[in-house]
Amino acid sequence: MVLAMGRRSDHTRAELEELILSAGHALVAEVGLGGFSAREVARQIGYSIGTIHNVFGSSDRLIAALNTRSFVAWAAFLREQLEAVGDDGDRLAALVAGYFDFARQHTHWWTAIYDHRLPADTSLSEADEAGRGLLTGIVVDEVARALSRPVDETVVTLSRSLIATVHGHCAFAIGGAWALMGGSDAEATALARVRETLSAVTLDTR
Amino acid sequence: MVLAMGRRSDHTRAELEELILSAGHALVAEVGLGGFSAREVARQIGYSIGTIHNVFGSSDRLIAALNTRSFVAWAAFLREQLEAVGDDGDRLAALVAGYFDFARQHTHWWTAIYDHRLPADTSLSEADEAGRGLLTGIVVDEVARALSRPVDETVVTLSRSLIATVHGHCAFAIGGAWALMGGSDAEATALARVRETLSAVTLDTR
DNA sequence: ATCATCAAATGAGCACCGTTCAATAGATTA
DNA sequence: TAATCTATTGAACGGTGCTCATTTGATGAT
Repeated sequence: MVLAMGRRSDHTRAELEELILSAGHALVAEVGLGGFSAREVARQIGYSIGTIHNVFGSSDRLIAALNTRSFVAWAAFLREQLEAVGDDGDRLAALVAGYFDFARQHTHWWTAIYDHRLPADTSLSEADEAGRGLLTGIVVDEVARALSRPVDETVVTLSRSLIATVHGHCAFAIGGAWALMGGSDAEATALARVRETLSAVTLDTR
Repeated sequence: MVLAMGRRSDHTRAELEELILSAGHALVAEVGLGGFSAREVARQIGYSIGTIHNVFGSSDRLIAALNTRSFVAWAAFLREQLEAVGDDGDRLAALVAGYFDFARQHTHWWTAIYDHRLPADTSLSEADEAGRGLLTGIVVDEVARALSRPVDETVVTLSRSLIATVHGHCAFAIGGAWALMGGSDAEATALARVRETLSAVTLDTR
């Protein structure tokens, strides 16, 4: 039997990782997490299933890496939106719009992030954690700016909660629960909640 | 070949449905949506795979029915919590605690609700929609009560947003994102947001 | 230049999954 | 009792993720 091919070195390890991530990210965008298959990724890049496992360890870890890639793209998208409105624009509205727009434009990427659960015995790699922190950082900076305050514990605590609030509205909007409950504009409602909270804090600490 | 057994009528159709739902719900509780298998449900109730498909049409529709069952249990749980605090207790706190407690005590049921996506060509049955509406109804009533107002469009709109807010905080808490961002008590934060919003509305319409 | 060593890549094999559908046998009706 | 009906079956099919003995290209030593 002539079965194994041994090391080919068509690509370096780093190139191979990028190849897999790139093809995998495109596949998630196309078919969503439900239709995702590590085998299909292997097929598309012309490597075998075994190679995917060699490089990423498991399908779950590959998906985690793909979701981190989505987070990074999302953070970049938010930065662009903020850049576009400029220093005097409505930066909070841009931030909320950026959250929703990313979810609407890249629904499969977005739902994959929140639908995927790592097995209990697995945890995020440091690279994954770092990538996912970018988004939080952007929001923290904007909240500090909106409150004319330095980035302190209060601002971080508040940002966390505001992200959760916007996320809840966005998750319901994308998942259909918002419409099921008879709602129309989830984004506007989310923005109203954000303004409300920030103005409550402003009153509080004045 | 001696293969098929034909109709046995050990159970009526309704009994069979209940048998499948009951075993399926227990299986989801045990292994989560990721480990769920319609074949395993069939095995546990002593019927064949084919029967599950005869009764529910597809694995996705079975899961939708199981999630509806979770919603109904959740609504009952909330009612108990409200009953327990009584008319003069902190009913809003009970509601938020009930939301979080259900998710914490029945994590697999809770995550299954939000992780599952019906295929694009399938939609919820009317029974499913009704079951899921129970929870909204409970919150609407409590919000009206908190504001000393009748149940009108304003109250419904507000309730929708408050559910989304609490959901966002709970989703992050259960999913680990809250801790990843350095947060500690998501429930307390969610309750603070709810109080804030309700007091803003009270000021507004006075 | 040759050889031994090493590790990257393979893919058949395994145990599972959901879905389909012809065959069957128990219940019902004639 | 016989004919009909239909609930139930489970093999078959095409997929999945994961494992690991095997192979072979590249590397380092002689």
